[in-house]
Amino acid sequence: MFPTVNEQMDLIRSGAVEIIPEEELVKKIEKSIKQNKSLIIKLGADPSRPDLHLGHAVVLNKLRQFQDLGHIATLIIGDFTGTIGDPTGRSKTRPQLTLEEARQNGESYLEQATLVLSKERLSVKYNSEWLASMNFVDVINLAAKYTVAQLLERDDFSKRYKEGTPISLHELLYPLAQAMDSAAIKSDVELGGTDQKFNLLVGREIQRAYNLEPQCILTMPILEGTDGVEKMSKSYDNYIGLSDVPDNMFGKIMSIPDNLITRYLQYAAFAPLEEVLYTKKGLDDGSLHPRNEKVRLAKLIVKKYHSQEDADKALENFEKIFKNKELPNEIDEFILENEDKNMFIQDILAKTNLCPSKKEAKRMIEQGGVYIENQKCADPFEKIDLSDFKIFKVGKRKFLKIKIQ
RNA sequence: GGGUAGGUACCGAAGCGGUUAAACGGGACAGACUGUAAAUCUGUUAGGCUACGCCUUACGGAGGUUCGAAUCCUUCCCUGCCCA
Repeated sequence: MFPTVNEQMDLIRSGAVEIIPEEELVKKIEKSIKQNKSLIIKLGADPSRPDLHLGHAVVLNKLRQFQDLGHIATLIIGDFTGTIGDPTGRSKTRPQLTLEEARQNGESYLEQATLVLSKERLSVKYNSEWLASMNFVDVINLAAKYTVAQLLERDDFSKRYKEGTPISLHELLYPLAQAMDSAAIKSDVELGGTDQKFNLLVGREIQRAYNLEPQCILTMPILEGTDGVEKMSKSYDNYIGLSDVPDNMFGKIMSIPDNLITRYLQYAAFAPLEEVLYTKKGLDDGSLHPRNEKVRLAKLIVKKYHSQEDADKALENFEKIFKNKELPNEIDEFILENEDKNMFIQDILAKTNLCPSKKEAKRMIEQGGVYIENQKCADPFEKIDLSDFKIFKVGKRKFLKIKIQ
């Protein structure tokens, strides 16, 4: 039924940063084979940010591997923790959600996650199920199981503490809430990025405190965003969304720095290790060209989340627009209704949302970033006949056919 | 409860009565270049106005002093640190 221990461990280890403790995981797997019982593999999902990107996919893919090995993936949607939000208001990355919103986001999360995960052997739980019913006594009891010193071991807590940046009390409780999830579902393994290591370890402690067998933890690397420096994250706006349209996904991948190619190949495209090493060697000794490798990478990833056809088309469009400076094959149409036929160009740009404001539109024109029917536009106050569709190009990659009716 | 330091644009951070829509850095955007939406270089980075000038908002909130305030005063809110 299950692959052998060694086969399982080989796959599990690949790409993982740490498995803590590895011997314990081996034992769990042995036991699982002997009893013919799947392990429960936990992954926490944060519903405050419903848009998944390639960074999330690193861990999701590892979870998928566990599924393929016959284990059960349990996705915990943090709907309850999402409602607590961040009362200091300092961080916009954690908006306060209602339970309703958190659930909706959870749905959307799930939809995207199943681009990577199999729908078989997938269990989804909302943590409000057990957290919402805890009363103050329960919380106190939970809190009593952990110390301040232990919590301050966490990097960002101790850093903020030393720097004197605020730490709200509830933030300290977050790791405990997350750990409760592990206790509630009796997880055998919890996955997360390396930045989650602390939280994952707290899960072990809390499970132990509730007389449960502690989970093993497995951490995956944090994927850098398109800037090549910061971790991929929506708040840095350096992310490649799993549901980005093919052209965008392709373009964004082409914009990563060259030195990130092999890393993306391994963690975003999940290419086999031999292929990764081969590419790395080729890039290092110059026998492979970075641009070509990036194109290959981009196609692989677009294919994974869309299709081969989309990948081919995306490449075609990319070459057209950026290499040959031509227009893309398909351009969206926009019909302005009941508008003055003598609008200034800057007004048209603002009206169609090609630019956020008229000022911005004016600037864009003055900087030479606006073309109409391949004709550079020099005057923001020019008037133009739009009784038929005309193709607007704004900046590097915004195209729109506009007509006034 | 007492003391003290702060809250500035997307972020970090200057300015401490007027040429300050606010230095500088990052980010973002545009242009040139290119192997790409890489790198590098240059520029732009509140909104509105048939406009190379005018108007409206903006320096935690609300008032006040002044011809004039992000800069001074009052008060409120928020945060750090120290003492209790």
